Amino acid sequence: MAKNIKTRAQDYSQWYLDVIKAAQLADYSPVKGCMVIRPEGFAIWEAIQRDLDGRFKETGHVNAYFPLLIPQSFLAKEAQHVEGFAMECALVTHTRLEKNPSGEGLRPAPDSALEEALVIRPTSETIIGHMYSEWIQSYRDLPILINQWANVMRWEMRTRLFLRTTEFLWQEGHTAHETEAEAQEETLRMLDVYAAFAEYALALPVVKGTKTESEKFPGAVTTYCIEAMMQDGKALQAGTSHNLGQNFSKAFDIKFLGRDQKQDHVWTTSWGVSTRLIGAMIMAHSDDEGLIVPPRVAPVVAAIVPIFKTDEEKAKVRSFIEKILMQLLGSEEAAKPRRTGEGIESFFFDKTTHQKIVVDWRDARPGDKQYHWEQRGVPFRLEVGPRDVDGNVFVLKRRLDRGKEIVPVGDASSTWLRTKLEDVHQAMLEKARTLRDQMTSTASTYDEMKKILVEKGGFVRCYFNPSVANEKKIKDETKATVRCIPLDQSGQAGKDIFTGETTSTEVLFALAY
RNA sequence: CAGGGCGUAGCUCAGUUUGGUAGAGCGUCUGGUUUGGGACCAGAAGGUCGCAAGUUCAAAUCUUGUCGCCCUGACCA
Repeated sequence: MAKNIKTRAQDYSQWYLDVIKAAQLADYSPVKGCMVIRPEGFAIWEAIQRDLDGRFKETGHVNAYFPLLIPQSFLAKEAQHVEGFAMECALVTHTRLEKNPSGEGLRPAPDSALEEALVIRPTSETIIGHMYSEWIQSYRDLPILINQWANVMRWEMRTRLFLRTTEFLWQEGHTAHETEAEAQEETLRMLDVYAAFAEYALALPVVKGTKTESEKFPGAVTTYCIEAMMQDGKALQAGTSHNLGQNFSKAFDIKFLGRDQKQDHVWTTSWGVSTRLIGAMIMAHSDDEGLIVPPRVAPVVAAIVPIFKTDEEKAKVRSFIEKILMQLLGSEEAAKPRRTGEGIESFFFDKTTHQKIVVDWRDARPGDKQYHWEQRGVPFRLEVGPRDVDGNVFVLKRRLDRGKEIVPVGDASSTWLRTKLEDVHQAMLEKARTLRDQMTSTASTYDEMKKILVEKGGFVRCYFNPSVANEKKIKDETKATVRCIPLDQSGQAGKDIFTGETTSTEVLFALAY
């Protein structure tokens, strides 16, 4: 058993932090609430970016970049928006430091105070809205379909690695359309992109739905979301897509001349996912031994661990491994190992995804190496020792179920490994689906729901006609919130769990991250 | 912001109740034996006990102040 990781049963929260630490995904920064994303973690983010970015471009979007700093006054232009974000904005107020009169340390130079403070973006609707108002004149300029990969800052009271940090990385898509219907179509299209991506890349099944009035994005007409279920029975919002209506176009005066020769405000959307996805991935899949990375975003798909005692054995094992590499990678790639640290050789298994196979030649004991790659969640380990060379086989160890099998060396090929990775992906998706389904209950009374929330957790599906007041009462009593109104509705009527009145709206309640 | 915990070697922590030479394990370095799931033996290096003030012959330990971090909650992607 892993000696540096608490078990999920012992302390789920500590387990989560231990897994991140053991896999070296992230570290705390000297600034409270901020996170250093280490190479192992960032490589996963890059894989997420690569896949998603392709999907954005596939659906006609282009990337651009808008600045970090936003005039403070911009935030105030949309009433709901300022309400939602004012409490967590970091401000830039000076442009220069100078020596303290006391001689010790520095202070903001008083004469460098900005006339208007600048907000470090918590999200970019305002500045992008401002630019769109300059760029859009006519229906011929529409739609505008822009995405940006950026960092944002929200001064949250309490932070948690990947799930909620003061600064985080994300992508935010911002589109402007001629008609309400087009904007709605775009909002749903991107929700679908997110849901498909979550399943395809992260093996994360999600529930698509809309947010209630009290949970929606400040400034949105409708917020759609994908909700995922974690192993401890808590829900996690994994992505959002907002139909912003004309709220921002009116606030920022984004007008165009329509086909009817009349001025009208554009219809906008925005949508985003963040590094929180890495948190979702960890909590959905990993086990008490550490991280488990879904194959399609795994920076390293297989680690080869040589086993030898003497120099002769090492030479023998090495040439055998070279043979395996030739079969897995082709002769060209197998001939150019890259050094990635003390004694670790790396090769591209897939040049388009930058996924690697590594050979761990470090001067360490085999057991240490096994734990090393296991805790980093690498899908497969290939163990190659003198006995295997003699038998013309190698030992394949699966991270997901920690099982192993003896593989005849002739079987190894690029296709063979791809199939293996695909199997793991399917198994992970299936496992996560089973968990989600098993953690989804239905309740017909409030008492029943409370019982489920306390004893089992997970999603509770029930009839409920959302209202800000009643949601608050339920939250105060149970800590549970309406995660979403699933798009998938039965259409039948039932008794509202809270008021007893008849309603046809079914919702999912859950405790959430 | 409230509640709880913590700050001592690179890391994890003991020592603080009852003041008296700065400790352990892990890691690191040296040598040797080892190596198919976290090795063993021998030796060595390594600390302004978060910071500041106070009490005292004497402070990691007591007092006051202060800074910071983690966990739980309110707030939120």
